[in-house]
Amino acid sequence: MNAEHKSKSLDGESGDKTLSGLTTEALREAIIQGEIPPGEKLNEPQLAERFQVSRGPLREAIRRLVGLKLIEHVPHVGARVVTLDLPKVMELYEVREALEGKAAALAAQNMTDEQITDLGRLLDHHRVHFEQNQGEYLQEDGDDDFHYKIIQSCGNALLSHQLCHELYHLIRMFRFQTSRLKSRSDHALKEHTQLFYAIEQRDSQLAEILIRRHINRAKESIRNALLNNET
Amino acid sequence: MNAEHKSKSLDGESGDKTLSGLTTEALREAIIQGEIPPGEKLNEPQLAERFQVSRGPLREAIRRLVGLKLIEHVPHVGARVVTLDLPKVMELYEVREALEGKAAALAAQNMTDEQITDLGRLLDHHRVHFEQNQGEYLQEDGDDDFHYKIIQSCGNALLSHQLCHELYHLIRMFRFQTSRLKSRSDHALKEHTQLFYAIEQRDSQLAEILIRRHINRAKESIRNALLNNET
DNA sequence: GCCTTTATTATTGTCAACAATATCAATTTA
DNA sequence: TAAATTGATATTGTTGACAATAATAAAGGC
Repeated sequence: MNAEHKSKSLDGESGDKTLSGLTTEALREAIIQGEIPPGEKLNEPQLAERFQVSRGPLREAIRRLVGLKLIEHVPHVGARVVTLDLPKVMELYEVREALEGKAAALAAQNMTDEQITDLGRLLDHHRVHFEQNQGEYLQEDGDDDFHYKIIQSCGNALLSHQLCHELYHLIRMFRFQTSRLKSRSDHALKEHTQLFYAIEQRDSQLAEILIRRHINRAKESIRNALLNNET
Repeated sequence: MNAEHKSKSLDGESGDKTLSGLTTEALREAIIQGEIPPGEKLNEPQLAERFQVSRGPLREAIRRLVGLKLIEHVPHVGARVVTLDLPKVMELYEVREALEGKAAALAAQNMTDEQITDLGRLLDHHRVHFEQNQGEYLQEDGDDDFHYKIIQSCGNALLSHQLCHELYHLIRMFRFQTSRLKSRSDHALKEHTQLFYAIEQRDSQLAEILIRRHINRAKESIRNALLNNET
């Protein structure tokens, strides 16, 4: 087991020191960061050797990543890393819109005052970074991601799990392979600020509308960028 | 492998004749139908004997059902069937509301005329049953479930998968253990009819609103029923 | 009698070998 | 020469045994 833990463990399994658990994380990161490219067939003996485990825990890790939709498995044929083409990314953003809409609505109802203050502080931090770095939006992973913080505080564990443990890794994978795309820095900060005010005022309908528009705009921006890059 | 295939395979794995696949289905049904009760600790050697497979495929099946949220797994301790208490069911219905709202909106845009005609036929079938059976709503599983049919036709495969392959089994499990609760027969048929018209008219916003209200009412009805049954 | 510590047992996690299936390469046929 | 068939190889699926950990039972101390 020589794989290194490269990022914060975001999947609630940080206590899992079994080989299967550690292999799951290492394989997940290798996929997200493109070390194992999209579409690639997963060869069990090779991967087991790479991660220095036997095929048992490696198979368990693969099964677990099938559950996260990072891997597709065909009986008797084997497992393959998913490919995130434009149609799939569009689907992903549609699901995200629905779930994050609900999450924001619930967050506006359920977040504690302290959590809201924390969120405001994070937003301030992003604003300072934006101003000091020639308009570059600070896109952070995990605990310091604006969306993530809202989702984690929405008060619906199943919803948080769907977004943060199942879809989030797909989003990370997509971000990694499209890191050259310019993000909507100027708009993102404004929209996050609007959203923050809605949550602060406990206006759950407005919070839902705002975040859904925000994600829809991101979706359209991605669509345009990918279509333009294809021509 | 003596387990019998008791219901239509709803999870797109009907071609999976591996022991792991067959065990997954058998174990899933045993959980949904309460043969293995909520909260129960899963004992690998016993279950392997029960399903007449070795522990390997049984462990794979457990992992796969962890991905469907029917089982919770703790490293080194083991796996346990989830319990669906009131708070969790409420969470489940909130997630369902968000996803089915989006699915209905997409269905109103994307369903073919033929699919809409089929949906209307299913609704007629349910209406006839309602009238001939003293107001009892026909609650069917799988392909003949009204909601399921809309979701399957919404045109977003990821969304369909989330609802039909991940959350649907939890809902089935809940329905099974609460089968004595009276369903909202009279209202359900009316609301389904309203929803059908919205989709037929391609009014995606109305479709979303209607199905979200419908699911929210079901959620409140469940809350009341469970709270009354507790007193 | 209750609490703590130690020992035993059972279960979970892993490994390596064998069985089953798909894929690839070589040969044959049209 | 291309397509079909056959055989060999590699990979996936499964099994049973061993290792590691947790749970349970027994022993000791207050």
